[in-house]
Amino acid sequence: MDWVDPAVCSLDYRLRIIGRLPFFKHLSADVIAQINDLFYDFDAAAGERIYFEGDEAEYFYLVAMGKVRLSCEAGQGREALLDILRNGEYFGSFATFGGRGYTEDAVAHTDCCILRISTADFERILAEHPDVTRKVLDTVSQRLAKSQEIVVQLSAFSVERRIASVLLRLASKLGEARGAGVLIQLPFSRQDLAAMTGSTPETVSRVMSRFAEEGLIESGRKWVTIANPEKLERLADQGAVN
Amino acid sequence: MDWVDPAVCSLDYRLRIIGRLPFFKHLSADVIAQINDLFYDFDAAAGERIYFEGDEAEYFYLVAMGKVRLSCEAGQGREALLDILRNGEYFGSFATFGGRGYTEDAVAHTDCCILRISTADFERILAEHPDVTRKVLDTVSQRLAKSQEIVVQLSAFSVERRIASVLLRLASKLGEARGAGVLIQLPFSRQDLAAMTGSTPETVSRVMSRFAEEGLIESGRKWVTIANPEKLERLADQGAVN
DNA sequence: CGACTTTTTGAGTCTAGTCAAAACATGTGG
DNA sequence: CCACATGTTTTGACTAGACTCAAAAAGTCG
Repeated sequence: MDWVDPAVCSLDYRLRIIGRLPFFKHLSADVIAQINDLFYDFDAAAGERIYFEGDEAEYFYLVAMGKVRLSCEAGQGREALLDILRNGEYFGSFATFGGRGYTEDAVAHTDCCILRISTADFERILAEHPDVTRKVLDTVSQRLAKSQEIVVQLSAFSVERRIASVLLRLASKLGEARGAGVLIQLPFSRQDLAAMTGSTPETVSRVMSRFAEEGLIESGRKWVTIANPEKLERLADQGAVN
Repeated sequence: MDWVDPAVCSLDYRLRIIGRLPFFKHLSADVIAQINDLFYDFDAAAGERIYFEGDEAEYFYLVAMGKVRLSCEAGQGREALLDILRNGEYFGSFATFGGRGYTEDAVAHTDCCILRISTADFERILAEHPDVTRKVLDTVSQRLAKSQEIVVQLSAFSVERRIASVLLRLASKLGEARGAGVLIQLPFSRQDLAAMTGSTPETVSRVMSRFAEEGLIESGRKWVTIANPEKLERLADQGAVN
């Protein structure tokens, strides 16, 4: 595949990506190099499936380049979009650790370059480096905390508040400062935002138009800028701009 | 406090509860005994607060006797009920591992006897026993998987399906076989069920009356029997009994 | 410039929430 | 043991927020 710059998955780049993982970054360069040897890289075109929910969890993955969607089929044509991972983030089911198959679908959201390590090799690393296990535990715990936060929002917030929260979450994760505001520039359709908030594209569009009228955001086809983060934050936290 | 049978937190009972934890049960009796020395027990009357969301996470807890509610304040008088733990279950923030404070409120749901270990001591155990760390990772991963499942349900299921799912979840966790069905016998108000499903007591009542009419369940003040688990399961999975 | 996709807008409907009252339990003290 | 006070559950009527379906508008790309 020639759409990925070959430099992207160069040894150097791989070492950098792997060495920056929160649970590896304390390791020495040569240990990182050993670990690197256990990773294989492959490309995935936008829309390509990496694995399905329920498949036996054979690999642990690492996004080297591009964006990966984690989602769940929810029946009746509905999909819940759990997260969109970028560059340097990892996936492939920590659920492995719980013993069962993958707990979500993973799909390349853009053209991607992905690193992968077998569950067995990863287990071996954990067994040899207790400190790594300890740090993996931290990151999984953090994900659990985030997931619970989303549970709370979905069970008690209005669509408006949920959309405000998602925009803020995306901004803090993927945003670039732009004057007073924050720009989120990504292939995010209204459809995607709907699947992240448990809503519909039409409702997302309406709510975002309202936000735009109130000067909270500006938005276009595949981008959003949060013009007034403070106000939006108040809306997300209290359900009113007051 | 005299409402708890003193035998309950006897040394013997403590050792049994601690020794049955998924991440300790492989340890030898004398290691368990050492660990036991690090736990302190205390009683909590129904309704008593164990900790608040955001408090600095100083302890890891273990339910010896009784039931503990984990919930989050969601603003505007709403509460999200994350889980009700029983006998042998643990809480007190794995979020510790992520570094921050408790991520939810913990309240005694019935009169309880609770064991507690300081975060520092628990960390010491993890440092000394890598195999324990590994197993804790498993259990946290499993919780993450469950939490994600709930996210999916909240974002894409109707109230009816959510209530069906919660009843089944409670049944598999707390139910006792009763003829063809399963009896859930607990101080669960409609209010609680509403807080677990992101709904309201009135709606829960209406939906459950409908379930009862259709012969799926029978229910009374503080109990529910699932008369027809298969049908209820179909409803939860596909959104229709058909 | 067209063909296509995504977004917006509009109208109508329905699910689930709100508010209020009645029915039902449960526990207490006379 | 009954009457009453309290709390929970059910029912009813009404409302509103969000969904559905449909069409128009606005970008995007070859």
